[in-house]
Amino acid sequence: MFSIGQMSKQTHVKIPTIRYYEQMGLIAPPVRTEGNQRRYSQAALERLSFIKHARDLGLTIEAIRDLTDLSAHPEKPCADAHRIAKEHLASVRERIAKLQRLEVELARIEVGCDTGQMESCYVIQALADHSLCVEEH
Amino acid sequence: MFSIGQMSKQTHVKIPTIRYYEQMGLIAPPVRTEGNQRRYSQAALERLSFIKHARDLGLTIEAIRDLTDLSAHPEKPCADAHRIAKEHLASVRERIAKLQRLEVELARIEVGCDTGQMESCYVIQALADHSLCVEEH
DNA sequence: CTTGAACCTATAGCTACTAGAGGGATTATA
DNA sequence: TATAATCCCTCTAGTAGCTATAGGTTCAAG
Repeated sequence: MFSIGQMSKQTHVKIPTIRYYEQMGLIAPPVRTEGNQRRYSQAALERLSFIKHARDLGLTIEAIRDLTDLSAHPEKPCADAHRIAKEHLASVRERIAKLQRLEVELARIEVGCDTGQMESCYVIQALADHSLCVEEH
Repeated sequence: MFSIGQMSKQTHVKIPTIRYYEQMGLIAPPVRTEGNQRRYSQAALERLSFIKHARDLGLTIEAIRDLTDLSAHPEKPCADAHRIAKEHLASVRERIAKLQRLEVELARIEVGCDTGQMESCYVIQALADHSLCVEEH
């Protein structure tokens, strides 16, 4: 059995975050000692690792809940898990594309200014005037 | 003079958001009609456009506050504005790099699964087992 | 003058945590 | 066995940047 601190060290999930996940129903309430402290099983540790990993990959709590619900039914087809991963991949790609457009814009703004006075600063002008933008955002 | 609704339409900033910006001290409290409704000047409209544009580019409220404070002093050198833009560009590039690492991982996970049963679903396995990852995240 | 759209304030909710207060439990050492 | 150090408990509130709702007031067109 692991204390919450041991769980935290092994998974790199902070203690208040573990309690938060319990509150959110992502992990089951563990057994308690006589003194009311949480004690976790190996299975709980693995589940928390799963959650940590999925969060690192940017999945929402909601998506993770769906995935863990799915994995509780090994006999079901995994099309849903497939779909969740696919949707997430699409959203990641969208974010990348959006950020890359911003990068172009910011690089242009930043380079355009050669450290004169505020009065003529291109950074300020470019931010004030959307029409100076090369692309839409 | 513009009503808050007209401001909203022209800048595509939602009405509650405009009020929120006022609360946060990003825009000055405008004059009011006898009936207590907000009336904005042309200058206020331009300032809101600036804010909208900067937000679209992903700058934080804090950074925008810094920039607008700077632009209120046209005689100062614009090095600070330059620095804010530069820092933001660096953080955008970092986010892009991070998302691209995730993209690789997710694409691999998603392709690895060919819609069998949950029991052997690679999506679930990959999320459960960090050691299956190609790179760190 | 009436009516309907637009406006007002205040409060609560969203995501995914994080921090702090004030106190109790566990464990290692003397 | 006593004590100190560390760990853990609950509860509340705060973070960013809004968005939504409720319940009421004002404005502008016809």
